[in-house]
Amino acid sequence: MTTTSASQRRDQAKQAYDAFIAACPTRQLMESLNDKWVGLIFCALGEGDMRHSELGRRIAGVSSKMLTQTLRTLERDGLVTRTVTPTVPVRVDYALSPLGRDLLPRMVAIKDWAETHIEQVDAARRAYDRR
Amino acid sequence: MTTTSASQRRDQAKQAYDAFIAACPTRQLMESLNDKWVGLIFCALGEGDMRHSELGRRIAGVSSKMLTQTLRTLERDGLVTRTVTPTVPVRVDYALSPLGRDLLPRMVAIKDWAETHIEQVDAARRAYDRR
DNA sequence: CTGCATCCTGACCGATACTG
DNA sequence: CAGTATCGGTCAGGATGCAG
Repeated sequence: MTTTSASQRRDQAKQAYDAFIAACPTRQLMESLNDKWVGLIFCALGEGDMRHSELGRRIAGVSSKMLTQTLRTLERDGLVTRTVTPTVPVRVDYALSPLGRDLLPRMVAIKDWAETHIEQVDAARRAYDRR
Repeated sequence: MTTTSASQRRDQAKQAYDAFIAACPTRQLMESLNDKWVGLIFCALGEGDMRHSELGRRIAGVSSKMLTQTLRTLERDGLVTRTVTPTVPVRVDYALSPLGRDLLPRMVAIKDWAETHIEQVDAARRAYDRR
């Protein structure tokens, strides 16, 4: 693998990547699901429907922008429903769709695992850093 | 909320975030687990131990750099083991640790869900875009 | 209250080259 | 083959202001 193969390898990788995508469209969806805020939003909405501002307070650290952006994506993917109540100050409620509720336990499983094993991971990190 | 509150709000958010972290150290770990390549690496290693280059070929699209970087993090977190065999061309094998194997099924659950429901999600996306 | 548009910084990540 | 270091472009995402 010398200099010339640089572009070649890129092309190959690109083709392979595309082919992989074609055979396994999961990739794109997995990346969506792995988004920075998706897990947290799922966990929050799993506890019950919430308004935009409630989610913002619940998650603490997310900007309004990212909240809206992420919720939009989830809505587009059919995982979250968005209900607008045209009162005086507009009220917007978010909830998990049936599809989202189907996925929820698997997201929670990750979160639960993290909560259960954080200490082991921390210990491993300390051991690693100590070397 | 004028100019001064800008930094104030940032500090508040930071404190709130840290407080949240303190009460729930899960956040940091969840973000690690949600990393772009972690899911794919887990799925790959779930099929068996692999060398650096094998992983690179298997995942197709990941750069050598990101592979190393992500594997380092996983090793530090105690989820992956790294075995070096000092032969002439050095041989390095990666494998899931017991901790990693414990987590594996939950990662696979996400992947499986994605594979199973990609069509519904695609349908939802088309419906959304058509509006 | 909710959401959109804009600006801007910093982190991520790919490409490249070099060590062992 | 495996890994590190560096440079540079891209883009996520925070801050701010405004609209409905």
